[in-house]
Amino acid sequence: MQVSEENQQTLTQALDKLGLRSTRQREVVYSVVGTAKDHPTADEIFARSRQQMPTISLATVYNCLETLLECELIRQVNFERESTRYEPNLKPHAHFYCDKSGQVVDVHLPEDLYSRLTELLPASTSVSSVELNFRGKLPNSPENHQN
Amino acid sequence: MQVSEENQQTLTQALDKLGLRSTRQREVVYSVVGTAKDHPTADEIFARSRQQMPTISLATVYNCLETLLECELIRQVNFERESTRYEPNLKPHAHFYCDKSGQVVDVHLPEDLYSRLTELLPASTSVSSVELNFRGKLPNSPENHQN
DNA sequence: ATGACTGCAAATACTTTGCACATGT
DNA sequence: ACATGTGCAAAGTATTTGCAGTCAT
Repeated sequence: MQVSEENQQTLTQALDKLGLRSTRQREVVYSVVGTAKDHPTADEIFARSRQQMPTISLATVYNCLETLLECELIRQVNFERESTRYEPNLKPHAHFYCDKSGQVVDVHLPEDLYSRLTELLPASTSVSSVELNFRGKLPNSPENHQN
Repeated sequence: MQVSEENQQTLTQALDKLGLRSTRQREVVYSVVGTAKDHPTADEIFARSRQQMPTISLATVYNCLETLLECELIRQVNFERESTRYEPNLKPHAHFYCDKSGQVVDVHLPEDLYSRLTELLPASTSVSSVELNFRGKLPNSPENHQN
């Protein structure tokens, strides 16, 4: 996997905005998370990053993920106390965790439903994030599928 | 705080169903969580339990909480990677975490909205849990209020 | 007596941090 | 040269576990 010209630029611009440098490590981590559709954990991102850069360390992966979060290029997803997962999809949406296969999938959340959710709170409440997570079993999901 | 006659019986019955014993420790932990309205963490439950039973250990509190979860007398609430919180409210509802005061409050979730949420998933999906968490600032919330 | 429960201390899992070295401008 | 970033190893936090001793029936 290689960083596309386009993503490369997105990264550089976002880092620039915060006065941060584009480094090879950040490029690698961003290329991994930016193209991942399976909500990988830090460990999984570490493993995939090492394929592109065998010398990268787990601590650096965590550092880079932190930086990418600050740049708002990626997001975290948490399911109970399991390892934090990372994804490039920034639009408000829900998640489904399949107990059978262990996979996490995005669930589309229509805008009107999203706003109905925030209306559950007193009007004067400022909401900074909404997290909607489902858990259960997907039909026909393989046992322990990996993307 | 003392275990009410009524809750005592609820506990004994629920434990009985799983062939488990009612112990003083379980009674204490259940009396703490069962009457708490502030979604305490294991540490907070430990502190409150020690007021009734100074010799109780944190490990036992965790053991008891695990048992109470199995009996379906209490539930867990997780906010990102923060300490797990426990609550006696078993009805489907949402949670709001106030960044200013640190308090967690229940948010009523109307039944029709709850079912609209589960309809986001393919009909054949079996859903075992729905978690809806808000984060933000409550109006007029004190700094670091404790219930 | 037997099986279940407690509570200590150690282990675990995930994540963060301090710091010496490396790197880019 | 200077500020920033990397990566190792160590620390930290929340939770779980092994096990010897204790308790209830």
